Amino acid sequence: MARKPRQQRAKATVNAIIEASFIAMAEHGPAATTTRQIADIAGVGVGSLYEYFDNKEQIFQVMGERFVADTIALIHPLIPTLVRKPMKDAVRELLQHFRDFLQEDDERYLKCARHAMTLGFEEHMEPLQKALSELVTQYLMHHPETLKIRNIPTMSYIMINGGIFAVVRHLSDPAPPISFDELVEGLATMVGHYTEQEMALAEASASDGQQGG
Amino acid sequence: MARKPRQQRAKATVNAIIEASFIAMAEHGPAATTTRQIADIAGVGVGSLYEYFDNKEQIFQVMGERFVADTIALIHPLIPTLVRKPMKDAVRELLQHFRDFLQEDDERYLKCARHAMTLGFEEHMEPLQKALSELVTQYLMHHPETLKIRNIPTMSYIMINGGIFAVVRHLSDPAPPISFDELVEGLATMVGHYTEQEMALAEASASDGQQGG
DNA sequence: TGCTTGTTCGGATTCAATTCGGAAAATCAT
DNA sequence: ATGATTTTCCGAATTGAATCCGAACAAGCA
Repeated sequence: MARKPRQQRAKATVNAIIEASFIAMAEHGPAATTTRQIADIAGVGVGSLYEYFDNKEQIFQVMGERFVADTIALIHPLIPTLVRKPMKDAVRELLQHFRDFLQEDDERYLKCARHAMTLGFEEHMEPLQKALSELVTQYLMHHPETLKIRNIPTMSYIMINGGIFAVVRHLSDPAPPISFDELVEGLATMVGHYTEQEMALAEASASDGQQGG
Repeated sequence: MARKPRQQRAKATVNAIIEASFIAMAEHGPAATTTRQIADIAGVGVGSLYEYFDNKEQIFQVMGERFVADTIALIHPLIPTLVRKPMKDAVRELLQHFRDFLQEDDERYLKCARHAMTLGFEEHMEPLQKALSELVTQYLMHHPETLKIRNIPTMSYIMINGGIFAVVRHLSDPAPPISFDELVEGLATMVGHYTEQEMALAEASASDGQQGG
């Protein structure tokens, strides 16, 4: 940001600009959104945009950051509940909360997420990834038996990234070949099967180890 | 395209423009790539760009199409070999070919893929998805026992999308928490475990069915 | 109230995308 | 080969969006 808003009035302006950007983005898409449009919707002069943002790009950046921050704010309070549930249920519940979240405020975030990739959303994803990693860590701690699973970092990486993108891609797809519920169920099953299989293998190799050693 | 190139000379121009676009893109990124740069690198006048492309956006589109087409050209001939291998080996081999492909031509496509999302490449992904679906279908036909797996469409969707994005994201990540080989191994294990678990369940429910019916 | 600092604004400026009309090259018809 | 015709190429001119800037307006404060 070029300058920090000191007065209340200025903070309201900044907020109006971001809100307006979400609206313009949802309506016209990222390429066709102009500074004029944003200023008009926000009810401010074009010049005001540049008081608090270096350029249009940065407005999009801040939108992305806000989206990720709100997503994290959604996930964080769910952690204590989720870690006590069976894994499949936890995955299901997390994703259903996420969908509800996207549909708040007249689907504001859903429309945003449709363009997320064009906006360079991935660049802000690190904090989200961290939040989900924490969820995984805490989950594992509450289910000591799952600690036998091998390659936990790799699998977290795949599930988190693969999961996020499968969901975002599905949301972006105007004619998805499967329903959202099927996707959720599929992801839950996938995670579930993986862990079960790993536990079974751990079991087997444990008894191998006893016999062999 | 605004006009079709008839003469050989014109085809060379179109090609030079696309090549130049890849180079400029790799160097400056999508936002900072200008028509002037592309024209200069291609060794043509700016006006020439608009003889064969409606606008800059369309140049990027064609780049995306070419990238996807080349990826499919990579995959297609591998299918007959892959379908005869164990699933884990097939996944591993496919991904390793893909990495090699990205690193051809001075990592031209790798640099391109880094910006793939910003460029809106997902919009061209349907043919790639189709090619991978075909690979899955053929694989299943060569391994009749795998047909017992439930929700094949859903699982294909998740694995294809999740897999592609996990790989592209990993390649885009300047400091990935896991190595590419670990990622490949993880994806292969994931697919392997899922199928094994499903086969085991199919087995179990088959004997249930015999006992129960 | 008068002074200082923060805020808003929209016309002026800058810069990249796109257009256009004519020149050069290739192709064709005779 | 020569001139007509089509295709290709170009870069100065145009257009329009992004950005800058300095004057006008509001808030905070003594």
